Amino acid sequence: MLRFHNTLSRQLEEFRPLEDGKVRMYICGPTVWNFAHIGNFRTFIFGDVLRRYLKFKGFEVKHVFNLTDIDDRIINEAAKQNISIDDFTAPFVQYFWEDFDALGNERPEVTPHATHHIGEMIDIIAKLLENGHAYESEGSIYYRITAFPEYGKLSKISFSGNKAGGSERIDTDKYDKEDARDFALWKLVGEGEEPGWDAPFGRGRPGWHIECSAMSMKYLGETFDLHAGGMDLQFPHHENEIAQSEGATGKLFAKYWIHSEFLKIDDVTMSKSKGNFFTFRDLRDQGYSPLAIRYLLLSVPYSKQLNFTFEGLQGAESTVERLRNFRSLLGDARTGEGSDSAVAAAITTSLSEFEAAMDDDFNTAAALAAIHNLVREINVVMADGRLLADDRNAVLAAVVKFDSVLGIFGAFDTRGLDSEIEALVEERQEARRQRNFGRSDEIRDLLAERGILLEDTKNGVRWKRK
RNA sequence: GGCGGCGUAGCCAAGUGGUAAGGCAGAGGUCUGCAAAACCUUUAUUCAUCGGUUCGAUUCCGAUCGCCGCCUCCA
Repeated sequence: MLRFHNTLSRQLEEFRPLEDGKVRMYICGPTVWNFAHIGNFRTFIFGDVLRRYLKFKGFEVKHVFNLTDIDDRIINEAAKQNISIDDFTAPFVQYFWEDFDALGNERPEVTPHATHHIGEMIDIIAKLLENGHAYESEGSIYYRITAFPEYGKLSKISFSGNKAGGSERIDTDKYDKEDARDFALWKLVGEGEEPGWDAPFGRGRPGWHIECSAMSMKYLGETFDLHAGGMDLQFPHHENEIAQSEGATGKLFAKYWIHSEFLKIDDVTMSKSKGNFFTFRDLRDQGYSPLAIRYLLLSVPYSKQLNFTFEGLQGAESTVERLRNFRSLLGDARTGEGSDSAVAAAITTSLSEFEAAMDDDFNTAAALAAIHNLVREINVVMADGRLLADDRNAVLAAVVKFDSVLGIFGAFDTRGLDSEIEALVEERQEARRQRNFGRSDEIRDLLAERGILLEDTKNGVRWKRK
C-alpha cells in the first residue's frame, strides 16, 4: 500500500488514483534557455523514480512533463535574433534531454512546449473572464483572487499575516489591480515592435502560470491524479495553477501534490541568486559519472534536504561501482544446481523491505539499505562458492526489479574487446604463466590507460571498462 | 511577521517509546606473484543542550542554542 505525503492535505495518505490502475501525473519541467542545475535534476530524478515506482506497482502511467519556453528573456532574445522561439530554444531543449537521458531518466509520455499551447491558454482565460474569476485592467487580464476563496489551500499562506516588505511583488502596486495578490493571466504588449500573441482580449503574452494549467488539463483532463515539482513552485506557481484551473472548471484540479525538497551545498541552499550551483555538465566535466550523481541525489528521500558534498559524490561513485561489480560477479559466478532456503529467504526479505520502504513516502534511503543488505549477503555466499543456480537467477531478477525503479546499476555493457586488446590480454596471461610479472604488469597498465581494467580471479581474467 | 524543515559517528544519512539501518571514508586481517574485486573484524554506552512525562526517550512534551527554506526569478 503506497502512502505518501500529500501537500494538499499535509498528511500521509494512501494513494488511490481516480481511475483504477491508471495514473495521470504532471511535473513542471525546466525553462529551456540555459542549463538546469543538479538541484533541478534532483526533482526530475525523483519524478522519474516516482513514475517508475507507480509502474512497478502495476499502474499504467501517463506522465506529462512540460518545457517552459514562455519567458520574457526567451521571447525577447529570439526576437532580437530574428528567429523563432523554437529555433532559439532548440539547442537548450536538446541539451536538456541529453542530460536527462544521461542521468538515466525514462522519457515521460508527453513533453509539450508551452508556446505550442497559446490557444489553450487563451481558452482558459476567456472562461475565467466569462465567469468572473478574471478581469481586465489597462489592457491586461488578471486573476481575481477574491473570487476563489480557497486560494492558499496548497501553500497555506496567510496573506493577512504577511509582514509589510516581506514580499516585494505582493506589495508592489505598479499595475492597477483590484487586490495586491491578483496575478497576471495575460500581459498586454504594445502594438508593433514587441513580440506577443494575438488574443480576443488583445495582443499580449501569457502570465507565468497559465501554461501549466493549459497543458496539464489538455493532456490529462480537468481533474488528474498527481502533480509534482520542486518546493519553490508550491507558491505561487502551483497555488496559481489551482486557482486558474479550478476557477475555470469548478472541479478539483489535482488530487495529490508532492513537492521535493532542496539541495544544499555545504549547508547552504543551492540557488541562482546565491550563485552556488553546479550544472550536471559541470560535474560530468570534472569526471563524475552520471550514475553516481543519480545515486547521490536519490540517496536521501525527496522530502528531506540533501546536503551535497564532493566527499559524498565520491562515495556515491564507489557505491555505484560496488553495485556494478556485484551484478557482474553474479553473472560470472559458477553455481551448482538448486536453491538454498536461507539464500532464497534473504532475497524475499530484501524485495519486501525494498517495497515497504518505497511505499512509505518513497523512502529511497531505506530502499537502498534493503538492496545493500542483499548485495552483502549474496557476496558472502559467492565468496564461499555456495551460490546455487536458482538463487542466482532469483537475485538477478531482484536486481532487475530494483533497477526498474531506481536505475542505479547502470546499463549492461555488451561491447566485447577489440582484437588488438584481446591479443594483449592473451599475451599478459602467457607472461603470467611464465612468471614474467614485469611484462604482465606493463600490459595491465597499458590497458588501464585505454580504460580496460583487468582482475585476475580463480576462474581466469575478468575485465571491465572504467 | 506568516508558514515549514533540520540538528544521529570523519562524511552522506535511515529510523523507532524498549535500548542506534545502510553507504562512503579509516584501521587490521584473508585471498593474490603484485594488484583489483570480494570476504572477515573493527569504528556512536549514544542520537545539539537542559528540563518534564514514562518502568523506560534518541524517539512524546516544554524551553534553550544553532542551522536552513518558502513568503521574490530559481526544482
